[in-house]
Amino acid sequence: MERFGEYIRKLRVEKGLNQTQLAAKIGLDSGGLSKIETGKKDLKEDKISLLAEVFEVSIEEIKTQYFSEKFAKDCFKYKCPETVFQLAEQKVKYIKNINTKQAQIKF
Amino acid sequence: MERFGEYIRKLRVEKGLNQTQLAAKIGLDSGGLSKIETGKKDLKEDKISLLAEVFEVSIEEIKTQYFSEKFAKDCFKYKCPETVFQLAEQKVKYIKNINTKQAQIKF
DNA sequence: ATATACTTGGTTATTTTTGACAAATTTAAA
DNA sequence: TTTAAATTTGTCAAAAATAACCAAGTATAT
Repeated sequence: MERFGEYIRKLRVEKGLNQTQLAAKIGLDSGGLSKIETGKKDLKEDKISLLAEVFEVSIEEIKTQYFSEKFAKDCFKYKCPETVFQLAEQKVKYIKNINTKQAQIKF
Repeated sequence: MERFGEYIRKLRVEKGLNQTQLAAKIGLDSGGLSKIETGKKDLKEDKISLLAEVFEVSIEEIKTQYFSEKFAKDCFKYKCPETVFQLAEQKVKYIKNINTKQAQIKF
């Protein structure tokens, strides 16, 4: 199992970049990137697409890593039952469903 | 499938409270509670235990409803793959595991 | 019509995140 | 070791996101 920061660091090193170089590409300084790689700070969502470009991986892949980390941290922090993820998945389906129906009604 | 706001409203009505009454018990005004019930605003985490008391349900139950809603909303909003929840669940286990090991080392 | 409950919008306050900078630490090389 | 490069860490101000507050609006029921 790999944390988000480790994942980013792995890709960065694979690309032969140091923190200062990658940081510049995504609008951060090296200190900020360091904190992200070591899990001391969270990346802002709007950096996700930049990372996908730089690393040449899909946005979906980055999002999966990014949000799974976010959800897991919250779940751990607030000691919430792990069954929460089952329900969350159902809810997303429900929301999407509702949403497409409403979109249809508009015409 | 039930959204968090609907869940709260259902419990509130079951207890025979109006919004003003429940809002007072958890440190909100009626407008704020209305927004929560209709999904226009999110409840702050620190209200969870108060709700559990008032409604006489377990904190785990409320947390499950609360965080599944939160995660699902984020997932929908950012269009992230639903597989994110699988990974999130694994990560929580991993984090917990790491954490207990580190706790042990301290002595 | 009046009263009660609920919704909504706008404004301010508060809290949380973020980004920038600088100092300190680590790592590697000469 | 000394030097240089890379990374980590702490602090602080700016920015963004949240929440509280209040008033006006709508709906519902008596």
